[in-house]
Amino acid sequence: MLPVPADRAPDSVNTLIKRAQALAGLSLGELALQANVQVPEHFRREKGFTGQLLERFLGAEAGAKAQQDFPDLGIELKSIPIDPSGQPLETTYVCYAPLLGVAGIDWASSNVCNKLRHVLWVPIEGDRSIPPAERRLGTPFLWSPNADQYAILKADWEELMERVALGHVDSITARLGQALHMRPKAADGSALTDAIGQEGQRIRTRPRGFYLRTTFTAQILADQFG
DNA sequence: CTCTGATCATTC
DNA sequence: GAATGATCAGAG
Repeated sequence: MLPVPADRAPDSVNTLIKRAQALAGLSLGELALQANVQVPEHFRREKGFTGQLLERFLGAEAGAKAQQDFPDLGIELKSIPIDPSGQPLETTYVCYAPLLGVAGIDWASSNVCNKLRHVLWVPIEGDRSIPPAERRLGTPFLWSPNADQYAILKADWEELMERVALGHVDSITARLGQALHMRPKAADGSALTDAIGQEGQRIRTRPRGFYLRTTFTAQILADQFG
C-alpha cells in the first residue's frame, strides 16, 4: 500500500513523523502517481515541485504565508537535495528578508529564528543525472539547532540585519554569513522592493531571502546520519 | 508586489 | 566544482 495525500493537517508531531517515514524510499514518480500529478522532466521550471508534493502527503497547508508549514506543531518542513554521499547539493531557502521596518525586530522574534526552531528535514536524491521521477526520498528527521548552531545563526542574522537597518543593504553579498546568508529572491532581475538607503531615504532594491549554506546543512545531516 | 516552494546557470 | 546571483510557478 503506497501512501496517499493527506486530507488534513497532522494532529501531533508523532502523526507528522509517521507520515514522513512512510515516504522514505519512495520515488517522486510513485508519489506523483498517487497524487494524480505528472513529474516534470526537469526542475528548470517547477523548481518547487518536490516541496509542494511533500506538503500534500504530509498535510501542510499550501500557500500559507510567512509561517511555519505546521503552525500548530511549530514545525517547518524542508526538503533537501543530496548527492550519493549524502552531501547537500543546494543551499536551503529559509524565508523572505525584511528590508523595511526592521528597527525594532530582534533575533528571537525574527522569522528566521521562528522557522529554524524545529525543522522536519526530508532528504531526497538530487543528482541531476537522475530523472526527477526516479529520485527517491530518504529518511526524514526532526532537527532543532544546538547551542553552537543557534549562536552562529543568531550572529549571522544580526550582522546581516544590522546592514539592512543602517541602509547598507546594497553592500550585502552572499559571501557574508557563516551559516546563514542573504541572496536575491525574486521572479527575475526586474523585481524591485523598498529598502532603507545610506542616508535613511527610501531606495529600490532587489528583494532578498535568507538561505542556509550547504556547509551548515551538511553538518546537520552528518550529526543525524553520522 | 509579496511570499511560498526551490533549482538553474553563469561566474569565480 | 562550488558558490553566487538569477530565475520559475503559483497563491494571495
